[in-house]
Amino acid sequence: MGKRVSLKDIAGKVGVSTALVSYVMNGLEKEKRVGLEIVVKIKEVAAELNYKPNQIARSLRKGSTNTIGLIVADIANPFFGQLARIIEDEAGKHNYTVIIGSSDENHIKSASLIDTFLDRQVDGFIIVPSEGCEKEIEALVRKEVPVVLVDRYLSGVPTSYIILNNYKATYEAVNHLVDKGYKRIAMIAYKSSLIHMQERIRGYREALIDNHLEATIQIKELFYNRAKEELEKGVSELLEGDNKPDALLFATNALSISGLYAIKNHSIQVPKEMGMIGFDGNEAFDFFYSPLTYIEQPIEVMGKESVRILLDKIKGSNNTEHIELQHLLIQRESCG
Amino acid sequence: MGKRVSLKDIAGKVGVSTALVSYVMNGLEKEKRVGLEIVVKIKEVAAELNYKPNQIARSLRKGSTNTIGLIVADIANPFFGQLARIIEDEAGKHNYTVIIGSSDENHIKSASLIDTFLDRQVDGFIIVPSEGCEKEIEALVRKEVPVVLVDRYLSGVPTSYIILNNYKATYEAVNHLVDKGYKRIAMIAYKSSLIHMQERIRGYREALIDNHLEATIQIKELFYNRAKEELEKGVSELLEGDNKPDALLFATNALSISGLYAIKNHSIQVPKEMGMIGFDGNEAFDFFYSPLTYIEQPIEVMGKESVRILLDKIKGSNNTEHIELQHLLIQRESCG
DNA sequence: TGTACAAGGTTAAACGATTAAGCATATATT
DNA sequence: AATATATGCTTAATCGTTTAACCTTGTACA
Repeated sequence: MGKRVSLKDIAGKVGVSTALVSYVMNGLEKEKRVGLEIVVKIKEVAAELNYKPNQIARSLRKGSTNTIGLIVADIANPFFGQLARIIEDEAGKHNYTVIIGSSDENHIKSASLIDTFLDRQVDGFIIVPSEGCEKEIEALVRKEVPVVLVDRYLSGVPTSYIILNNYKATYEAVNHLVDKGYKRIAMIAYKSSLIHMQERIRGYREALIDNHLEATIQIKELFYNRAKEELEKGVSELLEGDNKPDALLFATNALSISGLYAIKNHSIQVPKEMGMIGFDGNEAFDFFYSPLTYIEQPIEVMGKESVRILLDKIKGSNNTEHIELQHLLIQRESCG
Repeated sequence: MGKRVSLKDIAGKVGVSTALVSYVMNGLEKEKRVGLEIVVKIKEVAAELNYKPNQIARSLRKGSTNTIGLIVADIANPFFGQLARIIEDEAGKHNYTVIIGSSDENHIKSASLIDTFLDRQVDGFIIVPSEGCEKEIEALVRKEVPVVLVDRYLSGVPTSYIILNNYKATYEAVNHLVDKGYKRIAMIAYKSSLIHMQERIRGYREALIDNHLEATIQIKELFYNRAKEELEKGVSELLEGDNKPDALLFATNALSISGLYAIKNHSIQVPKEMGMIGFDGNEAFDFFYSPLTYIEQPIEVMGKESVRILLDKIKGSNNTEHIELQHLLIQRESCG
């Protein structure tokens, strides 16, 4: 890797100090009263040598890297892939670079990523927090590192966040199922104390209660790392149990997809025998023989706003913003 | 953002020079003959102050950042999302961080990302090259920046790369369709001079020729940025044309998915009326009413090997490796 | 004539870590 | 006793950029 052109090279060639070159390169020629001739000459030589500032050196000196750390559950998951893409584009517009890490919903991995990114002096974080990572996030807040949580937040940890109106989303989904005549609606969720999950579950519960169907509440809470297998088992249990449900509500995109596989394997008729509502859009939803009704998240807004809030913070804002976005229920054929 | 603990802080507290602290922190206490007592004391204080080395400073000094730049077509595309995830994990094992950018198959964006990443002094690149970015990649090679191309390569540009056996993959896919009795097989591809696309097309062509079906060759080459619309149109044209095909071969994952939508919209019977073979796996393939036969790429190997080759290069290897991975034809119901 | 101040530049410290070179002192070797 | 070697630590340069502080010369103004 050949040596790159530095300020010194230009300064040497023009015959001035590096300070002058730096001023010109940063557009401070007026403010710092650099002679017109010299300005021209410096620009010429810089172009000729194809000078590019070393951001590492600049970062060290300025104490900021123009980099933001993004931690998602899994970048291979299309939901987070899309989110990452939006964040990447939005950050790029403001001259920020994004480094991405996948936590696998594991707070140990999250902590390790946070450390790695801190060592690299990121200017701030956008984090999809894992269960149990309160301490790590609190530590960031204490150090006054700018942080925005997305998709979920941690109660008791004073950060900005941007989430879906999870409660309302599942509440209305259940209402929709009830309207369509379903009477024994079960929910498939993750076993998690994270608030987005708790709120989605609460929305489900309270909707059933408000419809006087509390007796039919049935929730399968699965472990993230073995969700696929547990889901197979859970669905089988539901179908063979005494309270066989006539509709399923899924709490996340990944669960919805796994659910589709399970339903397919059991050759169950949707929507006749079983109504279904999924979470987030997915091509699989469209090609399922009974296209899935689902809860749509405004992922673009979520990504863009998270960047905006973070950059505000990085620029010194002390506002703590709590944004709750509205979902959309995309109605199709999977529930009558 | 509060100030972090530096070597100087530890040195001050222990009462030694920063050099000693640096030695101890880097495990050079033996080699550099640091006194046992001091070693213990330094480690104590470092732990107490929770010292973390500033990677930016270290990078500046060492001339390497332990960062690799990954440029894919679109991180929101699950194929690239998965690839990125594998690369992230693999790089992490070797203590490297990944910064990711999406080029949208646009060489201007690619160039801009390369510049940004170079300014940040990445130690090397893993790139999914866009059409027309020969000059940029050549420039990297000339500067002796370690580069590995994945998914495609650029002929005439001497880099390491790792790709699929694209020719063989489509050749065998066509053979499979012919075996199944299809006689008018059309291909849906991107209009691109990139070799992976050319090879996929060549495999299709030559397989038809070898089966004495050259008269039936029909290829729709679509523009990347308007692929979805063009695909709708292209499929309609094919279906209404004089040489209505009885099978479709798709050249990429995204095209396959769009193709499924088109076929769905036209209510065509697969595999009776139309055989289909897609590229890469996708959940949508599974839920299409006639589960799609597809060409599978060993994406895990592709990701891991690309990291290995890159790290070898970063460590000074001068080998230029050209790896061609074997595909797998996953046979299901979409072609009889 | 002396004082201000503007114009146009340089110097050098700083960011934090690394590392070659040097300087004592103690011990071993002849 | 003189020299060599080992031990244990410090000094200071370096990476490339930024930026406060300073220096010099020329011009304006009283």
